[in-house]
Amino acid sequence: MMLTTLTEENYLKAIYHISQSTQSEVSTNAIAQKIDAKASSVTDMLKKLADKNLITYIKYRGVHLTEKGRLAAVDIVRKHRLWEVFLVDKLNFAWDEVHDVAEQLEHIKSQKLINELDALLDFPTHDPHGDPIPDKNGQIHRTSKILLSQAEVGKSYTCVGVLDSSSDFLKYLDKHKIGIGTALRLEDKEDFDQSMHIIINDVAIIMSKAITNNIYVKAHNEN
Amino acid sequence: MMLTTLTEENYLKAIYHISQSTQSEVSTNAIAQKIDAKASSVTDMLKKLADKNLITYIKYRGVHLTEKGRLAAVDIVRKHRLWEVFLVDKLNFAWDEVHDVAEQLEHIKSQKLINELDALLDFPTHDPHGDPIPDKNGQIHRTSKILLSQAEVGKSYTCVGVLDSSSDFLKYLDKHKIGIGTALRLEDKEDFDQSMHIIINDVAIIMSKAITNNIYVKAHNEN
DNA sequence: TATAATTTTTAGACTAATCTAAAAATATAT
DNA sequence: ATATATTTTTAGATTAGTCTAAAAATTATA
Repeated sequence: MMLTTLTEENYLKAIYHISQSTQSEVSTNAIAQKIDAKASSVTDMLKKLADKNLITYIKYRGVHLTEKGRLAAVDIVRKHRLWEVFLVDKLNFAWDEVHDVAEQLEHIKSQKLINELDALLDFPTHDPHGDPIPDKNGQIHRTSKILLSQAEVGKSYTCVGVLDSSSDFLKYLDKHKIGIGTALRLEDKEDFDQSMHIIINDVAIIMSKAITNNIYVKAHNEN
Repeated sequence: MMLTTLTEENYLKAIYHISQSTQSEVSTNAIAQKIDAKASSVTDMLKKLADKNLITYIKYRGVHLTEKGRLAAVDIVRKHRLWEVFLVDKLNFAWDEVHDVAEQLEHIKSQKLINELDALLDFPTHDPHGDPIPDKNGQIHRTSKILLSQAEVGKSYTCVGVLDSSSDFLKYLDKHKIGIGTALRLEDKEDFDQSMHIIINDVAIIMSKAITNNIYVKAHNEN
């Protein structure tokens, strides 16, 4: 059992998140951008993580997480998302306020703390933005979801997550009373700019492509 | 507004706790012992804290907290004790398990987090060991309490706190079903070794001076 | 495929926090 | 009051994490 520093944990998490979107090897520059550090600092840290067998690293070729590294990263993600649920459900935080605090809380080291928190929150499966919470074994239960921009006219959907979780975007959603679990129906779509006519809570609104590209939905079962 | 590092916060807290028991100036060695560091490291940090106007420091003469430093220290204590209440009340921690985790949680920076936590816990005034929780303004409401060893034969008391909060001692108390709020009556005291005959929940037990010196009690009102 | 542009790594330096060993100041004891 | 013991500070070194500037490797371009 080798303990990781707070900084190492942040690098692992960054590598994990980048590898989720890119599939292939993670580049030094991509990490530098995510961590907000210089590429040279990243190189130094990559050597350290490789020494600890948390990543495989070949010079100039990028890195990827080992199973050990993946488990460590997913554990941080699990803690981050559980704390986000706690902040929203128990401490009245809005979903655009939770990130920075969860970023601190995710590094608290106590297995009992996380187990008990999980129970207090009634074993949530998703965080306030709809992202799945990894289980104790690092398994992630992914639900089939599509971007609203890919939805079909005439069908009904439920909002299950957001792609962009910037404060501005979340405030837009709040303003229009859209949240995780909100039901909606796609009435029409403009060919010209792909804006969508959508019914939410019996109210019709028009969403630009910029919006629909950032909302994940799940189709209602046909029957 | 100048932000303090985690290490600086730990020094401030140590100085605060030591000054609580000694009244006078706090020595370099006393801090070194509390922090578990060498005296030379402490000297370095004292200069830094003095530069930030958190302590007054005269070479070879020890230090004491400025008002600014005291407020910073008390704020950490407040957070530590609120988190302890959270762990015991909401996450089923035993009172001898909370210290290390609270030691980590006390450094989380978010005013809203602490305000909301305070509310979630219903504005507690004391932590699980009976120590008072400073209020938002750094005020501490101290209750009049004495050590059980100083109690008078024939009188009744309520347990309001512990001096030693080591795991071994807290486990002793748990075993004998003694906690904050437990009522007891001092039946007799041996002159030879100052051991006490005490009635707790209608059960008679004998406590050595080593025990009674570590339990704080409050006398029941005479009437 | 040779050259240019970009990415990545190395080399050397900085800061925060720590240490050891030695020097200086203070406190204690004869 | 002087010598001894203790405490505290200084000086210099170490580690983790970061930086800038320069060198090396890779990728893109003509």
